[in-house]
Amino acid sequence: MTQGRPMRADARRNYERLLKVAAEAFAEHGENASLDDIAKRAGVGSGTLYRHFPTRQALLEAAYVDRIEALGARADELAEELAPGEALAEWLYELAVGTIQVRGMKALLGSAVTDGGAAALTVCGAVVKGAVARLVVAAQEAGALRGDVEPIEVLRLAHGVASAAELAGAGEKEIRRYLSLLGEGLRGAGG
Amino acid sequence: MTQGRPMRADARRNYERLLKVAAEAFAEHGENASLDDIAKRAGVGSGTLYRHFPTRQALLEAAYVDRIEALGARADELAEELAPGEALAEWLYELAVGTIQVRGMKALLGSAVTDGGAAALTVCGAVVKGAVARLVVAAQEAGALRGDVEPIEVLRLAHGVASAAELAGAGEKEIRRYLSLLGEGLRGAGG
DNA sequence: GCACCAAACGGAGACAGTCCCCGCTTACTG
DNA sequence: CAGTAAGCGGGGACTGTCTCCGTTTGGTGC
Repeated sequence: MTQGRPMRADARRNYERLLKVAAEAFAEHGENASLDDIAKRAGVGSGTLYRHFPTRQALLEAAYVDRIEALGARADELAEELAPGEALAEWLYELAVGTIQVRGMKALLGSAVTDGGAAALTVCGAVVKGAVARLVVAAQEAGALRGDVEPIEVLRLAHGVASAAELAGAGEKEIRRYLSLLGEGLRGAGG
Repeated sequence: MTQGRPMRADARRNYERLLKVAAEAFAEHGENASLDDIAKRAGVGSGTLYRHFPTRQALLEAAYVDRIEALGARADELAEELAPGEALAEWLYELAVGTIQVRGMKALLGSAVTDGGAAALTVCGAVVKGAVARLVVAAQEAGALRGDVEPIEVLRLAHGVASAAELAGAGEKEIRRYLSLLGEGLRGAGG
């Protein structure tokens, strides 16, 4: 379902270069890095960029697919190493770190957890949703997570909390703190 | 400290018009509404717009100041009517509703709760921070809120959660639900 | 090797947005 | 009613997006 004919050699070369340059550019300038500039830096015309990646979102996704898939794999790793509740917490932490520190991933993950729409069908969306679903269900079965929340809700809240941590200065300390506040809740005594 | 000489009549007229048109435009097209278009719709040149409001942020702030101040007043109202915990919860709810439903206010409030920087000095930032501080302290004294959180943290988390609710579709139901999840925490049993 | 052709390229150019600059207009003052 | 500085406005430089189409090139059959 993917290839009719394999890509022409020059096309593949340009595709790879664009991906590499794009990852750098997004990391450096955030999700709004100039696309024409990316094309220029990759030594191709802007037409070539837009042919391979019709939208900014498409490029963003392609540039970070492997990172997202690593995150998906990491979920299984953590599920084996830690107790269900811990595994979920740690994974959400690593997700949040990526969201904030890898500039450009925020927009990508944000659109991946949106309600309906085309974005829901992307690879990144599927991988992340799958990973969180596994961890959430396990945590709920272990009684470490309230049973009346959907995986996607956990994902959205974590994304929101990551944004909050970002506003706070985005150190790893802030991320941990804000996630733990979400876990324990603001209500009640505590300090 | 505000006026050396009062504004010239035509300047004031243009200022008012711009504010009115800007509020409409931001509501209609979100925070990225075209500034030149706002100028055009207000019947002034773009130079005039930029002289009165040097940055998009400045215009955004000016356009929504009264709404923000209403929110500040609402905090005191709620503090009188309800128990401290309830008052805080309800205020955060109304804040979140504004954040999401009034397009353009999200960016404004977001920058208002950022760490340091110039944005911290704005009127909107001061009003909102003041309001939440009063409610948070009262709630903590009443034992309805854990004592080890700063007002600004509550504000940031609420903003993050509002973003999460927005991703979910932004109905009032979602906002209430996500805020209550934040209040009670995700840990433990529950459904 | 070579000729063919679809696939792929690339960059000019149309369009939209931001923001500054500076010659012109106009509200206030005496 | 004249003088003047505050204020106006829109032209234009610049940056970014995205498309269109003439040109080039890699792969294939001979």
